[in-house]
Amino acid sequence: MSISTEVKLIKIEKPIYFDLDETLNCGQCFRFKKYKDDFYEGVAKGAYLKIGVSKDGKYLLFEGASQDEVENIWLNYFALDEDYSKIAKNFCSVSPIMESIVNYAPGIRILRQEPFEALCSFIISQNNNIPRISKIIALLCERYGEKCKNNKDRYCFPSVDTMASLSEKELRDIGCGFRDKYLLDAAKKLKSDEINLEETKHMDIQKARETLQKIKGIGPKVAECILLYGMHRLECFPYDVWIKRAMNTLFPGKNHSIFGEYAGIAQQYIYHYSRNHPEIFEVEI
DNA sequence: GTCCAGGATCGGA
DNA sequence: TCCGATCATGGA
Repeated sequence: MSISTEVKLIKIEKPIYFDLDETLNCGQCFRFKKYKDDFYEGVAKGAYLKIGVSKDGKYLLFEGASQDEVENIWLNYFALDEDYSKIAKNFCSVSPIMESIVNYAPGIRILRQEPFEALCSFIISQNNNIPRISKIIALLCERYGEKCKNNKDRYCFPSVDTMASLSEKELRDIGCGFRDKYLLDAAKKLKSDEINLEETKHMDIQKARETLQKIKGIGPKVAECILLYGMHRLECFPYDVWIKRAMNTLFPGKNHSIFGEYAGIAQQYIYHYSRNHPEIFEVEI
């Protein structure tokens, strides 16, 4: 009698406006890594997942996930329930430049990440680079996260209570530098319910921004990232150095209001395009 | 050795 | 209110 090694795959029809590489490598998340055979692996909401695309490009393949997890976690996480075709086309009508920006990576989607993980991730992101942000978060999870329910070799992002119990030294030891105090301040304010992320998620947007900025280490840009990536407030438009340069260069005299209620999605197209076309910012002499 | 990284904070003008 | 120095850390 042999043990079955058959891998269970769940297939879902892949929308046209969705691409794994573009979505997972556009700077919005830090925990999905390329796995062998062109699959990505990652963890969210307590569950581990390997995800890839069929060779004909027609199907998304969910490996290591139950039907229940796909329906209740992953379709939501990858925002596969949203219709991006209309949104993307509207952006294309803004200007020819915007059309080429969207067409460079039309498969980007804004993920629905967990609020606390997004909050910590973007506190860690300040004055930092993406490979190092990813490394710090990976160590946080390995050392202080619970094991995934469906994979005992992978770890969830730490809970608020666990984060609040850590010492500055423990956080320094995983490389988070001066941000240790910021993470502890955040965990403390959430644990005491001085700030409630579920309430913040549904607040008036300006009130939500102000609430998040009560936490040390969260300024305007980080708050905007938390709202966009962790609370799915798609009108939020984080202004980092790349976006500032891109707006000045490509949309002079304009601001993000030209992109309407889904400006945050436009921001992601622009950010990704700018990172991969730095030559557009070279000064002509 | 210097510079930079999906910034925010602090003190002094 | 605004501006510059400073904050850990590692890779280029």
